[in-house]
Amino acid sequence: MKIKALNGFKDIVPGEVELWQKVEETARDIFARFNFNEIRMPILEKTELFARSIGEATDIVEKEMYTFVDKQITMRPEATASLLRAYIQHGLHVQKPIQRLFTIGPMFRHERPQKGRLRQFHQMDVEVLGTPNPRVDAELMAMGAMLLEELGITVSLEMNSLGCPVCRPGFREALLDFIEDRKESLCEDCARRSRTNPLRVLDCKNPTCREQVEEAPSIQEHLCEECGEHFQAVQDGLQQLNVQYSLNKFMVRGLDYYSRTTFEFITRDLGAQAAVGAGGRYDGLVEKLGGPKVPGIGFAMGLERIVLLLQQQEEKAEESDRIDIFVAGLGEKASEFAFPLAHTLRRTGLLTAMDHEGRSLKSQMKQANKAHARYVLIIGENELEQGAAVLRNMETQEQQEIAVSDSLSSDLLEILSPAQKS
RNA sequence: GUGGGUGUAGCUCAGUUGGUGGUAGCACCUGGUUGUGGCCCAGGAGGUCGUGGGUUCAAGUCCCAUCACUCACCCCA
Repeated sequence: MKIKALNGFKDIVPGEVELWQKVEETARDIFARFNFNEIRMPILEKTELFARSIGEATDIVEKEMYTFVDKQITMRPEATASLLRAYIQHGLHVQKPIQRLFTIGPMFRHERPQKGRLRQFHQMDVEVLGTPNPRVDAELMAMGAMLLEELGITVSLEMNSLGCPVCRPGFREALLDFIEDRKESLCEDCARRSRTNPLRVLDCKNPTCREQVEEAPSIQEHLCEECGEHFQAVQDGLQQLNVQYSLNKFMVRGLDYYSRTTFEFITRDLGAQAAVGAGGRYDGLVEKLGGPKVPGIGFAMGLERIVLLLQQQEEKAEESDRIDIFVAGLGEKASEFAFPLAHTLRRTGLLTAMDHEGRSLKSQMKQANKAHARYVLIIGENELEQGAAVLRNMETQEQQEIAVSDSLSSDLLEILSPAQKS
């Protein structure tokens, strides 16, 4: 019986992994430009960490987590909680009043897989801890937009404010009143949501619900003075940075910890999975997890979704399997000589390949061609006797005799020096 | 957790009213060139037809079950 990967788990094989590398490299570059530092956390955490941060009543915690029940340990379903745990544990707030951190890695949620949604998926996650400054909100969104733009992905940025513990209860009341009035015309899901998480009614996809909800009270009009000013300042910042965005009063988030600014980078090209990236502010969360009273904001982007978009755009990453030299030994004696020679070449930093199967020269040339080798070093019995080998430039088809002995000739190294790579 | 679609070679797929699994494409190997790549030509290898049952003289094909994949709902990155 064949063993296959688990449902919702995927291998990233050669040919596909290049695109991932490109995305990760671009992300690291952008994050560095914005003065972010990398942090890496373990994948397993105490279950309690996620229950307390994401929220006991959320779908993620209620039914989507991979948990070792007997040990009360869970594979992280998102990065923010782990990152904050590490931040608190290591007293990073003492080392620097404002921390700008990012991490890239796998997350786990036991959902039914579909397009753009897997059980093990990968996120890049960015967090700024220690400042409530609305400029940082704008800066983060600008960074996300810059990253996607640099990758050649077109998205729209939508944002909203969810208010704070001062003003949200008032809005909640107003919304519940509104829902109560239209109870009859809302869908079953919304009836349930109105009890568990009324804000979610706002982003129901059911067309009739949408119509009804058009007239719902807007959180943006229920913000307290401070939240209102903050919201305005974020928008001013976005305009200063020339970031295109639109306000979406219906956008709410599925995690409990968000406050004030929330935003999503949205695409129309991934079917049901519209969000390529999303995040927001969580000013009370660090304290809730037992840390200092510091505000924070962050966002996560889904690597799978970005890669899917790039694949759809056929923006294939450049072939990165070009090698410097293929060492072709003809016959057992020559191969025996070539074996350590290839090793020496690798020591000097050259991308070197050779065949161990004793195949014909023709076959080895084919292999070299497929590997996009710049040069082939042909070592036959004849050459061996004279301490020489033939070096063929695969592009120009020029060949020259080159002296090889136990130590490599300087000629060879000069020709092959990595600096010469075009 | 709920619905729909699809399962044939490593990949993309043909397969007629049930009658021996495909000169199919890509990829792979060998040869055409006794020691020289790409193009071309010839040959080769590669399959429990997702799995288990049933109908039948005979099942890739019809029936039932099951599993997997996939899309959508829910939810989310």
